[in-house]
Amino acid sequence: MRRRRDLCAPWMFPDPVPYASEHRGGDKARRRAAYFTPGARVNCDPPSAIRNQMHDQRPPAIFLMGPTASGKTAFAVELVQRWPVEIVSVDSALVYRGMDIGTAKPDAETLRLAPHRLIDLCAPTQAYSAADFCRDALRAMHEIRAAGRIPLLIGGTSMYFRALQHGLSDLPEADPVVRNRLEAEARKLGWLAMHERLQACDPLAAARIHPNDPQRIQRALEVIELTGRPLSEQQGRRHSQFGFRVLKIAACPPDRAVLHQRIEARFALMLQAGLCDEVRGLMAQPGMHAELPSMRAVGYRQTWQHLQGAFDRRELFDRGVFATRQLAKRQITWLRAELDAFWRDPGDAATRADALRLISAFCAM
RNA sequence: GGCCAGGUAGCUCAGUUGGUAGAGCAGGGGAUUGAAAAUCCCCGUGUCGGGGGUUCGAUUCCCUCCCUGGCCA
Repeated sequence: MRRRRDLCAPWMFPDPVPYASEHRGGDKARRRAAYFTPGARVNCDPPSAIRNQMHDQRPPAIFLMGPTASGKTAFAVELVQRWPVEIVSVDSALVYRGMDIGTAKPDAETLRLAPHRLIDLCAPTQAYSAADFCRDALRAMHEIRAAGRIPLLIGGTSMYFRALQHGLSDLPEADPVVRNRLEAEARKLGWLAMHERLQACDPLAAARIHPNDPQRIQRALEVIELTGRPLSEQQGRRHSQFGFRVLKIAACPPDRAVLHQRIEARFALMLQAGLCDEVRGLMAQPGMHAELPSMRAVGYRQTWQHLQGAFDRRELFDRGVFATRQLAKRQITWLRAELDAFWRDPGDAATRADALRLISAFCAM
């Protein structure tokens, strides 16, 4: 099949990152090799991927997905100023009040220019979940839609994006009583024994969950206990109420070293801006402890350990940077699985401009 | 200048009673269904500081040179 790239010159630009749609159908290794390969052939004009949605009657929504420090926020501010879009944060750490410096939460001025929904939702002593997010995000999206605007979902928590778009299975929510009991049992018997127990009542789940993965073993046993049925049997069907057509932009610099550099510079700034003071303040709040989901967040966990004397400030810097890099790597792994995403680098003028063209074509339909 | 201790993976170090070496961290890849910034899985060839000697064979023993740290002058 002959490309139509000649017919759509405005869409052509020297992009080292191929469009996601063109490595559809290829084997995974080839697809992977295609990413970030300078000079990779572009065999598909990007707007066709958008034009294919022509008959999709659902209202539009934009996903701006990307690893930490990829330049999403600055880009989003630009988008808000150009189009009738409204931002919904997709970030499991920004939901916590009082966690500002270490989460790189947009500052007051940025929020004034570009208000974000779904930040500062709960106290750091509370837990927030993917299911909570789905509920809140869907409501926010419909409100935005009702106001005649287009929801712009921006963040790095890919599980939230996926849960939102594809839904979650109908499973019970976390039960602290059951979890505490399983935790206590595991302390006595060891997680290996817990995995064996799972093997006995749900072999399929046990096969998928590694014996060293306490979090998932615990969840599986919890669900089985709460429902009386195997987890594997209930996980098959996801139900989604997501009624939007989506443009996915994967915001990421093509060169990992660039991201690493930004991560390092930004963590240094966080320390300078008083990350330690922020964490000290959080530690002093009633009900806070190191095992809370909020305090396991990148940067906070390490700072907590540092403040307890586990290591000096120099090592805090190293560990913080390492943890952030590792987070970015995992975020990129999620992103690569989004085969219908358009990879663009907000830090690069040409690809940024092209992302704007994609969005404008998508919104115009 | 003399004495001592070191120089082994990007970093910190282990080790080989002589048969060319392995941990942690870092890094890379992957998984991911109510904790997800979480929780896991997989991936380790490097002139064993340079040169020479002994030896069938040296990263290991010997000599020498270079470098680093400490002590003495």
